[in-house]
Amino acid sequence: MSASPANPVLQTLLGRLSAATKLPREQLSGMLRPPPKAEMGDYALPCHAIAGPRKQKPDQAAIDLAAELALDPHLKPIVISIEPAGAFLNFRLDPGALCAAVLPPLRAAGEAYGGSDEGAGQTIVIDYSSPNIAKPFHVGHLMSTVLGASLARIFRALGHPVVGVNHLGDWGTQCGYQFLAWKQANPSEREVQLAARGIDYLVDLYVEINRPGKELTSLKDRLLDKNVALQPGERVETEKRIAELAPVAEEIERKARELFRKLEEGDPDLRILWERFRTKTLNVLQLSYDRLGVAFESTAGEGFYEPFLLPLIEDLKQRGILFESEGCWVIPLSEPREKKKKPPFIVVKTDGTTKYDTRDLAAAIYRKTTYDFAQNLYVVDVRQSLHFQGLFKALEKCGYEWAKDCRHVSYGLMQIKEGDATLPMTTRGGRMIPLGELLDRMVGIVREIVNEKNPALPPEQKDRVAEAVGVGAIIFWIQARRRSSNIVFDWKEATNPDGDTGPYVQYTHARACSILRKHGTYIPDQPDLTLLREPEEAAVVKALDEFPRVLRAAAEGYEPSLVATWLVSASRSFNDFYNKRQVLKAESAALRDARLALVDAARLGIARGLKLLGVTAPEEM
RNA sequence: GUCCCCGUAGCUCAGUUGGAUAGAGCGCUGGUUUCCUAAACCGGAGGUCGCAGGUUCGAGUCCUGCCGGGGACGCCA
Repeated sequence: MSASPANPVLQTLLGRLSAATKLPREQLSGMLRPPPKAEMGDYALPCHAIAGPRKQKPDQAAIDLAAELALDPHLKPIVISIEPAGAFLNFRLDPGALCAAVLPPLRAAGEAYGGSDEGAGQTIVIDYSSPNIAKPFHVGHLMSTVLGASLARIFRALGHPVVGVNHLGDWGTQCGYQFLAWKQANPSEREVQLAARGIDYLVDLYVEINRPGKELTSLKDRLLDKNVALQPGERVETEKRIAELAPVAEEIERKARELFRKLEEGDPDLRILWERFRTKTLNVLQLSYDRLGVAFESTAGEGFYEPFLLPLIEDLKQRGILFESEGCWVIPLSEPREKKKKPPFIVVKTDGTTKYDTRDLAAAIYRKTTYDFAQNLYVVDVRQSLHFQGLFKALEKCGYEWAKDCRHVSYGLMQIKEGDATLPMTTRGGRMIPLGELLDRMVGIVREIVNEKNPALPPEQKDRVAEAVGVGAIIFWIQARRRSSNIVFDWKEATNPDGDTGPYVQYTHARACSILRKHGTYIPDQPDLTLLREPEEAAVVKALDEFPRVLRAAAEGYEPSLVATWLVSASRSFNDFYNKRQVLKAESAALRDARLALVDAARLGIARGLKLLGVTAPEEM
């Protein structure tokens, strides 16, 4: 998977280096890198590893190797200079040769640039987005949705069959609460409300039924929190309120659990109600998915696996994998001699119902048997890393050798900056911002920028641009840093048109498109690319040439941010070129044609990168 | 208490399997438009890479310890 593709010029260079040093091409390919400063050359080879076998000091090895390579006739047409610099050997490639080697295949590949079929036959299952049923789709689900969708596109670009699964949280005790609230509502009133307000009504019901429980927890927390100094009277009041609430909350919980148990047992009325809520939710979610450009191959949620649970539990019991512990049926995860005790994997709770652990176990097995995946990925935030460790360990204990192919692709938490405050987006406390609200607000801000920057654009096109840039800004922002870091979403920064942002890259793309549009007529298929000799031209070509390697690294590390980082640096190279060199008014028609080909390639490469991240690339903005 | 992640410029972050004098953007500041979109480009100021040891020709990168921030830790999902 790590065979890094290289252009013909680089291939030749690597081949000759391999012949001269007797080192394998792959090793040299890993060693060859851009020097710290562009003035030093295009590529640098550290000679420490080469010096050893030659029984030389690295500095001397660099000098000798330079002299040796200078005589190589194969290198003459493609290399301008080979200079030893201390322990390093710096190569300057012929810019024309480089451009002529890189641009034609890139333009021929077009939309498929950087891709391959190396993943053919290796199916990747990606579990992502996975919101809960009858709850609003909020910002917390955005990270998983955006990252998962990008990974799906990246793996597809490399030829992997991909199954994107939206593992809906549509099963569990929460369903019981939902049913209870519904049953307690006025029968005619609730139908009217559901028809009129849809999912919003379900959310209200859920919040209402949970109110006593929520209040109880927060009061208890307050009593226990050493940081909160309570007045003596306040303490008594709080305890009194807790005494009032406790029985109410317990009664609600008891009933809710009972209803969920009935659902699991197959109660037909509850199944119908469940299906109604589920469909209602999916329809609303689809609006958000459409805006984000996300589509799933499967929406098999937790409820989907219900029929598999009992047989699975029976099977595990028979095979002696399940043990009784504190009234639950569990898969123990600690080794007998281990001192540090890991919590077990709970398959059946004391009340006889299953947990999400049980459903995850069944889902993993289902995915293996149905899709025969090479990799099974879970794009879920970092707080669940222990859960997934447990899940994978449990699969191992069940004897599935493919447990090693399962991976938790975790990411940090997201917070939102509002003025001077930074709001956490945990379920408790922080207000959850509905996704639609976030997107609308961004689009609104961008719409004003469009008005200011490009007032001549027709109104309906302004709307399209605002949608593409506003939504794109959020999607790009999320993916512009490594997964592991906690993200602080800053409205001002994300919409700032200056900076390392989605709008910056989109603007670069629009500029490239603009040149081609102004040129109008066709771009010659085979311009003389050896005319491209300026450093700014070579810089753009080198950036474009890196893309295939970036794509592979992004797939291997499950790290779409590599694509985002690449986009920014490629855009910077292009903008530098744009500012310094004229295309349409180039010194000669032949040079103009060559530069047009360069612009065309840059346009394709940038659009390709943006598309992989789920960001649309408007041709005008 | 145990385990996981993070700590790089005032802020947000890059930094390739260890390689040359640690890089961007924002913000601050100076400049570039008779020229293809100035949502751009070029320059300046700004650093004890959390701290201390260790490994080696070489450490922001690997190891150990400590400090600081975040997260998780059996019947919620």
